[in-house]
Amino acid sequence: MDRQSAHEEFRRFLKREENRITPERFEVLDHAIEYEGHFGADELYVQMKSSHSNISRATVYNTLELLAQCGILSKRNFGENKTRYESNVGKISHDHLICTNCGTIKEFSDPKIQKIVKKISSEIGFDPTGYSFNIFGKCTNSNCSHNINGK
Amino acid sequence: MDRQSAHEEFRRFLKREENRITPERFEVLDHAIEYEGHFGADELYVQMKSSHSNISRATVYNTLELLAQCGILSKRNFGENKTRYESNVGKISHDHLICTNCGTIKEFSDPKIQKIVKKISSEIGFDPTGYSFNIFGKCTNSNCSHNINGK
DNA sequence: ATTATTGCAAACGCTTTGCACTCCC
DNA sequence: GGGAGTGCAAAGCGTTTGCAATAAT
Repeated sequence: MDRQSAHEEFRRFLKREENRITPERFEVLDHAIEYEGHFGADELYVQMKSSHSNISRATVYNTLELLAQCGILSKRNFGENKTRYESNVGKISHDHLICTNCGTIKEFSDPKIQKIVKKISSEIGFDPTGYSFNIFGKCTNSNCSHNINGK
Repeated sequence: MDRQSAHEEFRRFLKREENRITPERFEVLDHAIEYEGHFGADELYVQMKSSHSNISRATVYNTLELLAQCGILSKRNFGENKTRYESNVGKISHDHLICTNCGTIKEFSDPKIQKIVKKISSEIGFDPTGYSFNIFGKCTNSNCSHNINGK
């Protein structure tokens, strides 16, 4: 999926959910899918501001939520009490390993996880819309020697 | 594991890590393992204050962190940008299903998850210290009709 | 005695809210 | 034209921090 089809998909989503089609929303979409790696809402806001956008915080926060509902972004939480987003455009679904020493985040995917989600949900009587799976630990490579905060 | 052995374990942990043994820390431990279900640090602080404790916020936050490191509590995050804790005393390890409609949290466990954690970690070169696995969705029972916020 | 730990209050970072203005439908 | 969406600033909430006082080692 490229930028073009992401626009089309978002437009369809907005129509279907009876949200209005505004230029600001597509501006956020463009910056979000161009962002390398994971980002927080405020980071994206600051980045957009620094590239001379007139966007407001409220609009960025609101639109990222819509983009996650629409499936164009994934909403993540790596245990830092802040929401992170990640573009799904051109990527396969995956989960994360987080190094609690140096903050490095690595991706992995395992088809068994989806199977577990389905099996458990049907056993319990639950209609799953998503899941999050993070592994925390320390990376064993030699570059990882210091704490996230440099302490 | 009961209250008694939790105390002993925490004491050993504090000694080993060269932290001091203080009455405040055991006061937090007692309230934490008596709490039914998941709780936020501030909730526990308020509850302790209302039962006439002299504890401070800083001590509660600090001690919960130690208890989680020690393994007596689990640290959770259900995507609300706040840390939740849960006592492990007398419980087996488990993960959670979260209903995004009514906020109900259900527990499950599946031994395959631990296997995946180990397999992926060794493949990538990572020493895992923990993981989090949450499934989000809607519960299909009839009691679940309203949004978390009552909207 | 030394120094980690405590209680307090204020600051912090991310997110949400209230408001008047705007512009999509 | 009506009302959802916007920009702005301020408030909200959970959490962390700085500091002087206290108490564990």
